[in-house]
Amino acid sequence: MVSLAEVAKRAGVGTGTASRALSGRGSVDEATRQRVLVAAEELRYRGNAAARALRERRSRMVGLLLPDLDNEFYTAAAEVLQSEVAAAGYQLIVAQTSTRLGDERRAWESMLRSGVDGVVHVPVDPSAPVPTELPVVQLNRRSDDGEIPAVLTNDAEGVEQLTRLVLEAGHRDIALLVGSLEYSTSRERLEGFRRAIRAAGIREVPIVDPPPGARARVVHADLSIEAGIAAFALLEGDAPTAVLALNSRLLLGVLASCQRRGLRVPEDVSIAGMGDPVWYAVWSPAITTFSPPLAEMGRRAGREILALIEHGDDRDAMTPPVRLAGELIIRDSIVSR
Amino acid sequence: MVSLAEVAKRAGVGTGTASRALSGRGSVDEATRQRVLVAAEELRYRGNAAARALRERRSRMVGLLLPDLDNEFYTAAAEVLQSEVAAAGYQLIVAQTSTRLGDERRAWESMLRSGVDGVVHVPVDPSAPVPTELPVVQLNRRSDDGEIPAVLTNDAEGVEQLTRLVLEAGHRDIALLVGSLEYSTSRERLEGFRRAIRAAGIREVPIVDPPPGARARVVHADLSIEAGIAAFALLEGDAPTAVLALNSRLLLGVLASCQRRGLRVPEDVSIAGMGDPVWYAVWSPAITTFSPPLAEMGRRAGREILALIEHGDDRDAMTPPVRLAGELIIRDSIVSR
DNA sequence: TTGAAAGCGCTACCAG
DNA sequence: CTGGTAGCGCTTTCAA
Repeated sequence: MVSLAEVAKRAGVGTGTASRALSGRGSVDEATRQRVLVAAEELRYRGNAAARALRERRSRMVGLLLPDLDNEFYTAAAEVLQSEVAAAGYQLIVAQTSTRLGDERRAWESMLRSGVDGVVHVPVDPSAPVPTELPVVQLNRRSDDGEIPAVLTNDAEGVEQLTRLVLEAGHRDIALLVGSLEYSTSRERLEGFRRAIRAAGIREVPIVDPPPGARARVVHADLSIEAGIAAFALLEGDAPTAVLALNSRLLLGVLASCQRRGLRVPEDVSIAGMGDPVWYAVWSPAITTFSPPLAEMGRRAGREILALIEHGDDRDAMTPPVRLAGELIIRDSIVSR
Repeated sequence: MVSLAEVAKRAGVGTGTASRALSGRGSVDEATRQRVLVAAEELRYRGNAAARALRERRSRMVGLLLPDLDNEFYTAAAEVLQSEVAAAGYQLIVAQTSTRLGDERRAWESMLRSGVDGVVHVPVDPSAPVPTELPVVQLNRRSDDGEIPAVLTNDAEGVEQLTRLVLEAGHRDIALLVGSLEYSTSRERLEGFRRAIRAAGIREVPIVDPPPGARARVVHADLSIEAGIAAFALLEGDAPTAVLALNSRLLLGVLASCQRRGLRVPEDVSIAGMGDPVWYAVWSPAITTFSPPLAEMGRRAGREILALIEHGDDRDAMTPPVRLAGELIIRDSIVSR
C-alpha cells in the first residue's frame, strides 16, 4: 500500500503539503499541487481509509440494518439508498437483524463497533432501545420511541383506500391478512382497514365461529407463504369474498390456497395486495395493490442520514416522521359482487 | 467514544495489558484480566475499528460488488454471504456496479479505497481487469481472466437438461431467450442448449425469416420484462411451441406477451425458466425451471473469501472454479406435443 | 506477567 | 505557501 509519505517524497514536498494538495483543503501553490497530483497518479496512491478515519474521527460509512436481505421490499429501497450514499462518497455497510432471535441487538453491536457515521434502520423489535450515540434514521417502520427520525409511507391511508375499493365493489365479507401488531406498519394498516369498514357499517368479528352476514375478519400472520396458507386455512369452509393480503408472500400463500381448493380469483375470491413486486402486474388476474414508493423512501432515508451526519444534530428539523405517499394501483384482482 | 486507555486506567493497568486481556492474545494474570473485563463492561468499551485496522493492517471488512441490489438472484446469495462473513466477525460492504455505465470501474475504486480485506465480485464486464492486490472471489459469473477463483453453478448442464426436457416433451420449434454473450453464464447456457438440440438433430436457425420445420431460435436480450416482451415480439407471428427464458424478468416478459396475444401457457406455448423466485411455484401453470443453489453459492463464496483473507494466497487450492450443482425443478409449464 | 513506548498513515496546527 | 510535528487509538515488541 503506497502511503502519503511516499507521494510526498516523490513530489519533493512534505506530507502536510501533499495532504493539502490532494484534499483541496488549505492553500497550495498551483505548480506544487500539480507535482503532487502527478506523483500520486504515478504511484497509484489511494490513501488509507483507516488512518483517515482515525484522524478525522469519522469513517464515511453508513450502516443499513434490515431484517432480511432477500426481500424485494427492503432491497428496492436499499438499492437507491446505496447509490445515494455512494454518490456522497460514503460506503454502505449492511447487516441483517432477524435471521435468528436476538440478532437485532447483536447486529447493532457490530454496527457500532464498525464505526459507521450513521445508521438507517428498519426496526424489528419496536420496543428495543435504539442507540443514541450516533445519527439514526428509521425506514418503513418505527420504534416505539417516537423521537427517532423516520421515513415512512402512509400505510393507514393506503390500506383505507384499498379497503374502500373492496367495499365499493360490493364485498361484505372481508378478511385482512396482516403482520404482527408489534410492527408499527401493521398497526397503522389495521387502523386504516378499521376506519374503512366502520365507515361502511361493517363489524369486525372473531375468527373462530364468526357470525354470518356482513363482517370483517382480521388474521395476523408471519410474512411467509406458509403463514399465508395457514392464515387462509383459518377461514376454512367459510371463505370471505375478498382478502386483503398486505405482504407479497402472504398473498402468494392465499393464491396457493385458492388454487388448491379450486377457488377462482377473482370470481370466487377477490384479492388486494401491498407493495408491487414485478410479478403482480403480470399475474392473471393482475393484482390490485397499494404500493409504497420504496425507491423514493430509500433516497430520502439516504439524504436524511447524510444530512444528520454532516450538519450535526438538527434532527429537530425532521421529527415528526416523513411520510411519502404510496400509490393505489387498480388492476384486475377485485371484482364486483 | 471510550478508549482503551480509559479502560486501562480504570482497571489500574497499562494499555498493553488491557489490550491483551481484551483480545486474549498474550498472557495476562487471571485476576488482572477480570479487572479489565469488568472495567470495559462498566465503560461500555467498544474499541475503535479504525485504529485497530490501521495498526493491524486489515479492516475485517469484506466487499460485495454486484450489478444490482434489487434482484432476487443476487440477494438470495447476498443474504447468506452476509451471515457467513458476519459470523466470522467481518462487516459486509456493498456496492453496485451497473446502475450507470462505467460504474464497475468506479465501484472497484471506491471498494479499494475503503480498505476491505477481500471482495466477492459478480462481474459485469468480463473483459475488465480485476485488481490483483487483494483476494477476490467471483460469484455466479466469471471474468475472462480464468485465474480468479470463482463460485459458479453448472449452467451448461442445467440448461442442457432443461432443453432435453422440452425435447422429450416432443417440441421441435424451440426458442431460447438468454442474456448477452458477454456474460460467461450466457455463453455456458447457450452451449448447454446447443448440445441438447444437436443431440436431438435440431438445427439452429436465424431469427429473421426462419425456415419452417424442426428448428431452434436464439434471442439475446437484456434482463428485463420489456426486453422479454421485445424478444418475444421478434418471434412474432411464427411463435415457437416452447420457450426457454433464462431469467425471471425475461420470463415475465414472455408471460405478459402470451397474455396479450391470447396464447395459452402451456397449451399453446410451453415455458421453462431459470432460477426460482417464490412466485414460480404458485403461478399457473407452475414454472418448470433450473434453479442454481444460490444460498449455497453465497455461503461458499463467503467461506472462500474468508479463507483467502486469513490463510493468505493458497488460491491455487481453489482454482479451477467451484461448481455447485443446481436443481431441475419439474412443474407444469411444459406440456407434451 | 507487566508497563512503556514505537509506530501504523493521516490531518491539522504552528512556526517559518 | 510550506515543512515539521503532534497525536488520533490500537497492537506489539521489548525490558524489566
